Amino acid sequence: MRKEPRQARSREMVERIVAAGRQVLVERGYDAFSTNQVATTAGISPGSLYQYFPDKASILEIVVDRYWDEVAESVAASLADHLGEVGPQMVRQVADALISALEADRTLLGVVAEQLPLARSRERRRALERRVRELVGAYLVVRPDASTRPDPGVAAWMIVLAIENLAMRWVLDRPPIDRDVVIEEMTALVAGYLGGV
Amino acid sequence: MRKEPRQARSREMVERIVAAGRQVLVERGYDAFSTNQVATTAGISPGSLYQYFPDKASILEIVVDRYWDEVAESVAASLADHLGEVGPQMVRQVADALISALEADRTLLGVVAEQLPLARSRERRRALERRVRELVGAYLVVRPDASTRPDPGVAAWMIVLAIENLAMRWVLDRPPIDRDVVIEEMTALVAGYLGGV
DNA sequence: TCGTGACGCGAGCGATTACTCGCATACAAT
DNA sequence: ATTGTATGCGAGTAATCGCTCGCGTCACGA
Repeated sequence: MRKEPRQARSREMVERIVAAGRQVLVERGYDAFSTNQVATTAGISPGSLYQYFPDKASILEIVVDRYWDEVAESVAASLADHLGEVGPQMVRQVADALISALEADRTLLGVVAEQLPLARSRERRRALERRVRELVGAYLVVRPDASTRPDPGVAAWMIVLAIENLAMRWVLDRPPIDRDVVIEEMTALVAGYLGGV
Repeated sequence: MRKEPRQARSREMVERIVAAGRQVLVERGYDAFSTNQVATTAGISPGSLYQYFPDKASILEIVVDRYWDEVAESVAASLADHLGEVGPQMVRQVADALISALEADRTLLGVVAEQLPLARSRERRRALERRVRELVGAYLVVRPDASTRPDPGVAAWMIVLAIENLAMRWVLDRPPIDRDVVIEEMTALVAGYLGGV
């Protein structure tokens, strides 16, 4: 941030810019994400962008951060809500919540996951992964009977990265697999892994 | 390809260009992947690039295609080599091969996986995924006793995408997990999933 | 040996684009 | 009302970069 918006209209403009940034990404992709395009979409002048944002990347960053935060919040909430339930049922609920969160703005997910060249986006995504991983790890530590795996931290790492990719790819690629089926398979994957054979 | 190189020196130049492209990606990242930089690195003139390549993207494409082909070839070979072995042992071998293939040029993997904005790269990666997925799916069809999952195609999709992400992230992020351990956990993940509980 | 086309060069063109700057306007405090 | 400041404008700048084009050089076939 270059300057703090003091008056109401300027605070509103900052919001308009972020909303326009998101809109450009969704409707025209990252290639069209130029400062002039964002400004035009926001209905303001290019120069005005730089009143409150130091550069183009910082606008993008806010859009991406907010998006991943939405997803992380949704998953963390679902995890917290179903901590009491027995293993498989909990996995089902959380997987469902993750897929729903990713489906909420599938186009933006595609752009964020496949078009952005920024390392910044990866950083934020890893932050959310770490957050979820720690929740899962803590759960496994508290309930050792839920897992036969030797290291809870490793188990959490495995589960989170496996499920994350499966959910993202199912939402993005739309393979011919029913939503219920993929959730059931994810549940079986985690249950089988933790339960051993 | 714009023109077919006929003389020996021109065929050599094409190779020099591709090698330089790869080198630039590895040593300076995608941001530095400009036509002039590639030409300079290859020790040739910018204009000469366009004798045989229609545009910058086509150079990048060849570098990326070759890289993924190396990885796919390695995994497919390992799969073929260990088709006879019993479940867990086969998973171990293939996971090891995949990780080795990704470790072979970790820097390039990072650039290809995290910096390239081109959809083309994703296409190629999906082609390799499909190839491996079909091999796994065929194996599961031939040996129904190896799996308790209802749909072999779905099971193959799950396994390939889960393992792929775990291997890539382990190589790229270098989490504090031993190589042997992560392979063992991958084996347990697949075995548990296919074996049911 | 000679002629012809393949080859290679590199300055520079054209287009894009992130970002600036001087000025006009709206607002708030006194 | 007046003044100082925050806000907003948009034409313009500077730099980058993909790509071209005209020209010189080299290799090969006859």
